[in-house]
This record gives sequence, structure tokens and C-alpha cells, in this order.
Amino acid sequence: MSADPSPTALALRAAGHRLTRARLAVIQVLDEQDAGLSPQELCARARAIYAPLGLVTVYRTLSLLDELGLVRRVHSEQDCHAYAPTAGDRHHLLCSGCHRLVEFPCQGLDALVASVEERTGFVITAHLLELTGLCPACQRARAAAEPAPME
Amino acid sequence: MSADPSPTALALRAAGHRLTRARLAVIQVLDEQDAGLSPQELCARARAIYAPLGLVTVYRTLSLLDELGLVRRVHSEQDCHAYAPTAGDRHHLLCSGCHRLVEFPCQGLDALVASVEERTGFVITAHLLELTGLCPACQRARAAAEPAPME
DNA sequence: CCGCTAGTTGACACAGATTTTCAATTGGGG
DNA sequence: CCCCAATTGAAAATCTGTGTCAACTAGCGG
Repeated sequence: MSADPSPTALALRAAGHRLTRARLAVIQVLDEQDAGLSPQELCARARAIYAPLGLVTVYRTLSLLDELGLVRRVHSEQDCHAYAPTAGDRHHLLCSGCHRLVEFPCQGLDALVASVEERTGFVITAHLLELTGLCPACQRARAAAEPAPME
Repeated sequence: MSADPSPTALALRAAGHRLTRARLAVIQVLDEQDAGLSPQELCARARAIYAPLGLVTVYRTLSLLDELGLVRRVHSEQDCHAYAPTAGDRHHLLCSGCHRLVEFPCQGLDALVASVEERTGFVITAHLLELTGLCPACQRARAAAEPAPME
């Protein structure tokens, strides 16, 4: 009941900001979820922890955390304004049929990043990779709907 | 004055849509720029070509072009809703210092895509890759501003 | 070349999301 | 424990994006 090992909260305090109840509630919800949450969803869930929390404060807390690099914005096609805690390099695989979102770990991108850095002189600090395709179920559904592929 | 080789316009007509002045203006602006443009910016620029253009029409045109895969949404951190013409598999490299947008051709992603397809059973049809980093100029600027890296 | 019709358009109304404003509250150093 | 500046929440102001509808026009048929 005393240990509060949330690295996010610690980082926030280290940056000279106060650890208020509102912020702790937001951080706790963010830390528990790793799927993207919109400010609205986040606020709703955080109210279970700290009832008087206002949506405005959620926005402010998110932008503060974002500035400090403690959360990341997730850009899915449908919901562009979801936030997730900064955790490794996760990427998204989106089904264009049923809009299911699958996450997969980063792998095999290092060589590409290194090559781009070399060619452009940039120092790459982050990457966003989203693959879009058809999941197995939607492939079957589509195959059933379009009998002959015309060829 | 007669040749209008805009492949985007042709594709639009091929899909059974009318080539109206409003749409042509939007397409022309999109084709001229390859940095991401927000609907607002797009509308402002397109009005130089076709003054009565309404913002509503820009939204409609963009979503139509998006459906047909003729434009792509660029998810930059600041402006999540910018659009850029789809041109092959180009990817974006965004400088977090000066917000410059550089494009680079797709390369070295095939193996990763194939591996994800194999593991998930998805058929990947598109991919969005955005790298964020610091361009050479901003690296220099930053180095000058922060004299000693403390180490 | 002309007229017709359905696809399109622009203005306005509307719904939501995000920001600003401001007085009241509160974290945490002294 | 006190105090002050950082922070908060509510309401209002902005912005962004969507739905509605009468007027307009691209492009087909003649």
C-alpha cells in the first residue's frame, strides 16, 4: 500500500510536476491498459479511481505526459487520438474487413532504419508501422461472396 | 491546356465518378504537394484554383479518394489528419525539430511483411511506415543549444 | 449542339472534440 | 502547520467533422 513503483509517476515528479490525485488516477489507468485509450475512455475509467476527475484534466495530463515522452499517441485509422503508455515498439496490424486490430512486436526493422539513417543523415527516434490486410476469417468470407475470381 | 494526365483524376472517373471543378481543384493541390495537408489547408489552397469550393466538399472528396486508395492519411504527431497523394509505397520520415517531411521509397519491408503474414494468416495489402527523428540541421541546432551532453 | 437527370455541391445546422478562462483547491517545501 | 504557486474542474468558447437540403452541373442520349 506504500510502494508506488509507477515509473511514469516518478518520471513526472522528477520533471518537477506535482503528483496530484487526478494525475495518479490517469497514470494508473494508462499503466494498466496497453491498448490505446481515447481521452474520453481514459477519463471514464480513471473516475473509478478518482471520481471528481474532469475531462479537461485528462487532456492536460496527457499532453504533459506526451511532452515528457511518457505516453504515445496511437494512430489507428478509426481512432486517431488514442493514447498508450510508451512501451517498446509495438506495431499494429489492421484488418480492413472487420477492423480487428492485432499487435505485433517490432522485429526486422532495424536494418531498414539504419539504412535510412545512413542515407538521410537523420537520427531516427521513433517509428510507426501499421500493416493493413485481410484476416483469415475475412478472407474466407470474401472468397465465399465472390465465387469466381474471373481468371 | 488540353492534356490532363493526372492519374488521380483518371482513376476517379474510371471508378464512375464525375470530374467536377471542385474535385479537380482538390486533386491538383494534392498532386502538387507531397507533404501532408490538412483538409483546411487543402481547402484554402484549392480555392486559389476554384474559389467557390466549400470545406465540406473537401472532406467529401478526401474520403472518396481515400476509399479508392488514391490518397493516404498521414499521421504526424501534430496533425493527425493530413492527407497526401498515394504514390506507390512511399513512406514518410518526419523531423521532430522542424517538422520537415521527407519521403523515401519502400525497401526492405517485404521480409517483415511476409513473416507477419505467415505468423498471423493475414494477407497484407498495404502498409504505413512513418519514421520520426531529427534531421541533420536540427541535430546541429540542438547540439549548439545543449553544450555538454553531461557525459 | 441541346436538354435531361442523377450525381454533386455549398450553405447552414448540428454533434463532438479540444482549448481557454477563471475562481477555488491542494501538493509539498519551509 | 502554513503558505503560495501549481493544478483543478466547470462553463464557455473554439474547432473539426458530419448530416440535410435545395440549387447546380457533368456528361449521356438524342
